[in-house]
Amino acid sequence: MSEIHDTALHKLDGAGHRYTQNRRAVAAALAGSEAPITIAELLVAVPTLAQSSTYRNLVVLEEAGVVHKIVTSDEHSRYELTEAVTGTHHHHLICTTCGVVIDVTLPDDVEAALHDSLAAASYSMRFRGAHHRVDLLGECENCEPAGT
Amino acid sequence: MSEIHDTALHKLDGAGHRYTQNRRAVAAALAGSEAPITIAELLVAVPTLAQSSTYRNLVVLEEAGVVHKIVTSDEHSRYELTEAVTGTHHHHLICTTCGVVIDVTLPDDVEAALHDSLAAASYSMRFRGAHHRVDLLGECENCEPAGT
DNA sequence: ATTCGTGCAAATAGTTTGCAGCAGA
DNA sequence: TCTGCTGCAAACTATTTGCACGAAT
Repeated sequence: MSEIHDTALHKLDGAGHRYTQNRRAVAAALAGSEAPITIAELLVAVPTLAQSSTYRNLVVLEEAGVVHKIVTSDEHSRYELTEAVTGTHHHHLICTTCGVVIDVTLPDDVEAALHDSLAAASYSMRFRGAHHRVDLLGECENCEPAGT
Repeated sequence: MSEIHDTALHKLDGAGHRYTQNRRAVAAALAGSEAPITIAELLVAVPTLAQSSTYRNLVVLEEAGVVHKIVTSDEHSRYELTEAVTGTHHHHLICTTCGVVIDVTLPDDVEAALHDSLAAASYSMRFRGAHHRVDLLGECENCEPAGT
């Protein structure tokens, strides 16, 4: 956990920003959640946060590479710590009914094949700095009818 | 093109909706665009469309499985015809700067490996009816500095 | 001390909705 | 003809912003 704060501090500092109490609280809340959460959830989890400051801080944290914004279908955006901060690479299962997001990890060989193919595709389209995003969309356990 | 209208009509009819002039115009505009477009672009492409009706029609068309809504980062959502209508399977290159979306196709073996792995992952997480979404995020040709 | 961050409240922007009239099967 | 679709304008809601105060270095 302290590693997370160290990394966050370093990244924010490099971007010319301060690592304030609010920003620490946001990072801690994201680290403590096993899935990406919405701003509304964040405000509930850390009631001392002001809404506007949280929006602003998430922008700063995202630009500094500390948090990652996930836009699923509509509703609210969700946030999680970046891979650079957590040291993990994963993808998401997204429930198309309730919007919940669950982290998943793919086998290494699939990741590798995917990475290579996407790199080739992005190169041919002259995209630069491309990274991939893989999501699974479906209906989660809680949203499907009980008797099914 | 008439196949698209036939399929759309069939799907809408099956969902208990009419295939009106406006809905035809939307489908035609999406079919005529080589990349997913925003509602704002759609309204420019078909100036006779009213904004509110277009929003409503896109909801109907999406529920009927005719169009697919793409939520990229923030800004506007984008729309395209579904694979069931166009008969193609593809993914997207998304420019993180200007938001433009470009269609890409992956090699069959990569698709297959990806599909299998994601199916296994979704099964283990008790997700149902899951399908995958693979995006490449980067900066497109037009957005990168000219001299680079 | 000085600059950046904070919080309140007001503003903005994309999307949704109520309602009366028109079009489609 | 009868129900669903349309378009206008008003309503909503997530997010952004102005400004004066408080906190961090």
